[in-house]
Amino acid sequence: MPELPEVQTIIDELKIHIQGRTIVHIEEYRKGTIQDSTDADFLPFRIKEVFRRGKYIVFDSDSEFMMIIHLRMTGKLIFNEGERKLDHVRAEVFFENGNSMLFHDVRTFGKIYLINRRSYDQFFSKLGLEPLCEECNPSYLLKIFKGKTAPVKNILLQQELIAGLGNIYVNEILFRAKVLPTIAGKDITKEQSRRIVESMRVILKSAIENNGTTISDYRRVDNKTGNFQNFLRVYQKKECSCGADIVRIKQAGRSTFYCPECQNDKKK
DNA sequence: ATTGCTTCCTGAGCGC
DNA sequence: TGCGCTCAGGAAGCAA
Repeated sequence: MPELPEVQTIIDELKIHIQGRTIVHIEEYRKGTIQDSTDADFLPFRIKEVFRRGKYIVFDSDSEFMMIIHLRMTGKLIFNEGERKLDHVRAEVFFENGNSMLFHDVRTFGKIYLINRRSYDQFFSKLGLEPLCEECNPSYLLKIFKGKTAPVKNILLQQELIAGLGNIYVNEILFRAKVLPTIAGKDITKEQSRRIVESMRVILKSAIENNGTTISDYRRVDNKTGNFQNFLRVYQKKECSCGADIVRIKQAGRSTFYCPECQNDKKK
């Protein structure tokens, strides 16, 4: 499941393949994969730049159009298919040099959006701060936690507040910050929110350096795996390094893992 | 306004 | 071998 570090890794590798390429045709193999809100033919589409916003991959062109991809749970981008034809290819983007990029997605939640540049701001209007930006600091967190009865974990997962965190990294961030995921937002202290920000930055940067976390579905471009799974401390773990059993619960429909010893301020 | 549940989807893993 | 069940979860939509 690609979160910010995985999407960033994919973008860095994408650049090698699409630098200077022009899209001449897009084929949709599964209805609903492509959401086209443009009012004209956007082809040919010369790719000028690729960048990340939250978990979205944005392809900018030198025309009035943009292409945006969200991989959701199981989306992958593949340039070299290899010998055997793949199942679950939902769309294919063809370039002027005869090459193509496959959009592969088993669970079909992923989408390719085609938009006019003038609706860019509107497209991302509900997206929160980038977690690695200057403004995403302890006082911003205190502001979004204020008055909330929802648990801190659920708040950190809300893309309209902070854009890019998913289940794996929120679990890991709260472990490193020594904060219980079940604490209500309103009860998070200044000190705890300082630790959450520090952990968020350290963990995301380290995960990017390690090309993301490959647990089950996430793959880099061309199916390569990431390495950050080797550094996970609580996600899908049974025992903490302190010796305590990791507790597993469900929050907002997703698995939460935490260490009841290390993440409990009141103990010790 | 906030919160929490349901939905979309399919393959993997498990018990029998 | 195969059936039925549960689980994985990002984000939209909806109900309370």
